[in-house]
Amino acid sequence: MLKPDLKHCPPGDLSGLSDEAVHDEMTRVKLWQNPCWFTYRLNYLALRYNVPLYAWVEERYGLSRPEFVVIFSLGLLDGAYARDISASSGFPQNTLSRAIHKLNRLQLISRTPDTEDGRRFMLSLTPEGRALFDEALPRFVSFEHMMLDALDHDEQQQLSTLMAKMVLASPQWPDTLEDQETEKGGRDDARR
Amino acid sequence: MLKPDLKHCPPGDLSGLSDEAVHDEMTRVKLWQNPCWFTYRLNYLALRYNVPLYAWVEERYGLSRPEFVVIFSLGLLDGAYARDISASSGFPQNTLSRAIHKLNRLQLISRTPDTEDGRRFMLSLTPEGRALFDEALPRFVSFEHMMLDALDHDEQQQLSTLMAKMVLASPQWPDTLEDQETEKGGRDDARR
DNA sequence: CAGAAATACTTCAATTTGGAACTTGTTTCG
DNA sequence: CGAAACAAGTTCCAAATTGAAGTATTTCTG
Repeated sequence: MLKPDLKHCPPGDLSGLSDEAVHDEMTRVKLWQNPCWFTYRLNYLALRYNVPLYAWVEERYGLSRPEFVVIFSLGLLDGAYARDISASSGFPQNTLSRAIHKLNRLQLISRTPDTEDGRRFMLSLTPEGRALFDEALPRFVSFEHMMLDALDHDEQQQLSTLMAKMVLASPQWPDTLEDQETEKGGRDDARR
Repeated sequence: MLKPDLKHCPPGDLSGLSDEAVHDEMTRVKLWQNPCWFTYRLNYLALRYNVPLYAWVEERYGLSRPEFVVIFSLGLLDGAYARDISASSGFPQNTLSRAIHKLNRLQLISRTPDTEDGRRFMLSLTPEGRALFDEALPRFVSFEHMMLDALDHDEQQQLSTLMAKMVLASPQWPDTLEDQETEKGGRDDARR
């Protein structure tokens, strides 16, 4: 009763691996006999990644997840605003506000009033912040690579493409469910 | 500078869609120029799903996410224990403990001492809880289908297979990073 | 079979979180 | 141009969250 469900998990491709020894029964049901197979696996894999890495960040640097998200965001695109980090990460602005002030106090980022728009503050990594990012990034990358090692090169490429397609379709998806029936193809801005 | 990065997002498959009007620059960088492309897209898609659905649950039923997770878990596998829900969802047991007591008070679940093991309580949906699950489930399923509509049938099948492969490999992944270098292929139990 | 270790769950307490309201600055538009 | 709408960011506070310690029960082990 616990072999992967044919409907959601084509048996030919799974080389007969059985899951029994490994996951408890409820996890197996959620993975293999769940009408929401996709989003459960999505959340499962995300958790499997986030938990160990952010636990490590916390213990290594004493930074919370939103704090590290600020570092990570500026590491990828320096000179951005709190707003951008909020929109791209899903954390609310007040949570990030606190994080930003702490990082500023710790001299990991700088925060200078924007000349164009007096409401905004431009955020940048300091050399110390950059060093932290440079040290942490390889951990994130290598954990992800370890996860992707379950797939061969072509499969990784396929996965990238499939996920990219979904992301590119995502602006079509509604941000709330209230109007899921009434509105169709709601085109709009800020997520969350 | 903002076309999907060739390395992570094979251009041939994206039918020339440009992202410019849709996502802000930081989101685009995180999606298309991120060495952690996989896990960012993972978290992005998970958020895109979780936020609207759990907001709807909250507003429709007045239930928090952990509370609804209990309902959902028992809907898929009735007669389980708090422990199982914790392990399969990633929520800590004390958070679920509170959720369970509230649902019990609301008569959405029953909670009876287990005859086999005096420490455990067997949890079941009441008819009211089952009705709630039956009403909510289609929303979750149809939102997921809407997301998957970005892919044709074969692609959905591929995606399912690829994610299943990763999930089946996941027991090999460490639960913490401390020992990532020292320990190799750590075989162990409870995640988180 | 008794003491030690482990497990299921709960309670407590301290921190974190995020909605709502507020401040300050910018844009829109009559 | 001036008032209203909007946007960035912050502060406040009630509520949620979770680590840690506590209780009761079961399993392991010598």
